[in-house]
Amino acid sequence: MREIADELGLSVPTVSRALGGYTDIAEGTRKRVAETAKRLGYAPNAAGRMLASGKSGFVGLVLPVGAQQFVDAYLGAIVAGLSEGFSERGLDLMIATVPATETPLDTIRKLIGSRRVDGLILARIAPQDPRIALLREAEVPFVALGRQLDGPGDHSWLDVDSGAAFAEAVERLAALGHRHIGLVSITDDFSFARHRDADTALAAARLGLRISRIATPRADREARRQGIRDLLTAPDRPTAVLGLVDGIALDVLNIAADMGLSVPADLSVIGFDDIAGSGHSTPPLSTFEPYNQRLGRRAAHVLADLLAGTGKAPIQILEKAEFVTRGSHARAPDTK
Amino acid sequence: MREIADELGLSVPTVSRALGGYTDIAEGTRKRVAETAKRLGYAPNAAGRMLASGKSGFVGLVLPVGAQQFVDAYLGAIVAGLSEGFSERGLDLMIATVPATETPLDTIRKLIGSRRVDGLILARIAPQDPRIALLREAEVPFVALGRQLDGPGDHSWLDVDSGAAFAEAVERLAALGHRHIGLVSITDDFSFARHRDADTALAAARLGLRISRIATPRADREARRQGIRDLLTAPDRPTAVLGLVDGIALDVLNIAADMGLSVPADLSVIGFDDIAGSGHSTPPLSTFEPYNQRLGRRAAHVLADLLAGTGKAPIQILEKAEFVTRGSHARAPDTK
DNA sequence: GGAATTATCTAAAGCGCTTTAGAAGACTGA
DNA sequence: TCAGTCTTCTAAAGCGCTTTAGATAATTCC
Repeated sequence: MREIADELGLSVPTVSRALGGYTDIAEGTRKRVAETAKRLGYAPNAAGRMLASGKSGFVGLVLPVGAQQFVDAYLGAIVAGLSEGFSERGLDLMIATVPATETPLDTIRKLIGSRRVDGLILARIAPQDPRIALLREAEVPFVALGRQLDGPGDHSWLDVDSGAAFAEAVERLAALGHRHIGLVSITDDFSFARHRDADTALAAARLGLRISRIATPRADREARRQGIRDLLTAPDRPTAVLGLVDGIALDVLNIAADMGLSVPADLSVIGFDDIAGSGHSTPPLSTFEPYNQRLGRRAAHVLADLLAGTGKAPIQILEKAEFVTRGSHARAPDTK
Repeated sequence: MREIADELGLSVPTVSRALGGYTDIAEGTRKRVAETAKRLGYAPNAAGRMLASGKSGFVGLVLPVGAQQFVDAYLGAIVAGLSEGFSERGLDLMIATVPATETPLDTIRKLIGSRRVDGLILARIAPQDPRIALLREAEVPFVALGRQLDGPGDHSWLDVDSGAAFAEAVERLAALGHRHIGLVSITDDFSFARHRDADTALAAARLGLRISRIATPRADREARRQGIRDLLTAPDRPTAVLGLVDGIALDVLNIAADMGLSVPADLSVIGFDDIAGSGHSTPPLSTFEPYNQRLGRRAAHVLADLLAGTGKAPIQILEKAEFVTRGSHARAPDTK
């Protein structure tokens, strides 16, 4: 910056103000400064700027690394949306990973303690998420992607109402004559799983259907596949199965094929997420599209508003997932 | 930091040196400082530290976002390894995304211009990668994951010798009596694809086998599937198919099943990467395990050495991928 | 025509830390 | 005992930027 100032015979603060777009700089001067900056390939030193302004221009997303977690269609879509939304608002997204020696809480504490980020996005909210408590206490702006179980709270969050989607799936299946529906869930402590479990049960109760729910740890694919096999070999097996996510629904499809069950004639299968592979399975999977990328982009804007000091009241947005009709669900077999 | 100094009646520099582990601080003082720091929940301000020391403590990985790219088993494993390796060396991994309005080169320029990162990891090297040229000129330490096509260059890189793996696959298939092998490749401009193409062709020529290669854009799954269908319906179809990556090999498995071809009796299929799903396909996919996480960890150490000023000569490491024998390959059908 | 106003710039301070140079006190050795 | 030597600390400077207060010159107003 001094280089620019010397070159043009100006003072450093003048250059700073010119680049900052302040009003008390003559238009001509601004132009010359901007031009010189470009010519010299000037990029403001982040540390200097941070130190003086107290802002880093960065927004953090903390990712527990375990390849398992990282490789994930949901997070992929969310990150794409966040990146898009933040760049529209002049912020940069920084994805920090949690080393094996730390907990996510440690990493968040370090990140905000060292002022490396101005705000945070929280993904995969747990029913009682300690990260929310931490950030509220530290008074760091954040936006949660997902709800806690004990009410909306008074922080900003965005979520997809996947419970409603599962209720809709139950209704659709009921309308097609299904009376007994399987639900393949996970035991892990994620809010979304509990919402889907609960709303599925509620809808089934309302319509007088029977639900057979199985749940296994998210990462233990073999246990889950065995559970699905057991579910489908039971004498009174369900005529339709809901997969908590598409990955699970695709497993169901796969296992059904192995067992000689024809989908959708013998068994209906519905998933959730509309991941890349869902349209290409045999048969193509009927599922729900949650528009996660759009959700990420909106979350970015909400956080940007928070950081800009606009929008004081917490923003809480619940979006609807849309049903994607494909070939994996049909009338119940005995009602043909 | 001033707070700590006041609390203990010391000066700020003393506290800094105590926390920095310098030798000219009495052991007792160091202990008291460390303890007070912990008690007050002190985390050094990153900006202050960066400004004074000129080091950010961050290492960057630039990710083009397009959900497509982000969600990827290879990058997942690499990131996990990098994160592990860097945290062992006291560095933090920062993953920056490239907004849709910028090119990766722009993002890299901003990152290094603003001194936000001390060094960079480059993944998915192109045959003539402009990022390498940029970083070499800017004299920013970096480590490439992958080689360029025109020789080893004089920068540090790590790579898996996947060409050798494909040659090995050809040899294994030749030994099983296969004379005609399909290769499903991609048209995209990645070095690894060209290495695999070339070494497959070389091995086949050496052993007198015939190769039928098809290639489609990486992201266009439908075109690829159609290509595979055409390959397998040709009157003189290959008796074995190599998938450039497991995802492609799984597609081959899937399409073969659709067409009523029995794997491995009628058709052998071999992939590369050993992604999570490979062990659970029908039949389980024979493939190569490249140990990408380990590679990422090593790359992190190489870059850490570079940053520490240790290791001056470029480090260039070529690792071997190991064949994983599973159920998708067998003797050629007419040699039973 | 002189005071008040406006437009445009500069000087100085300071953000939180590290580093270099040096001071103070305690110790050593002849 | 006193110069020399450690050991352990502090003072001061400075990293690159932003911000506040103020200076200068040009303009306007009565």
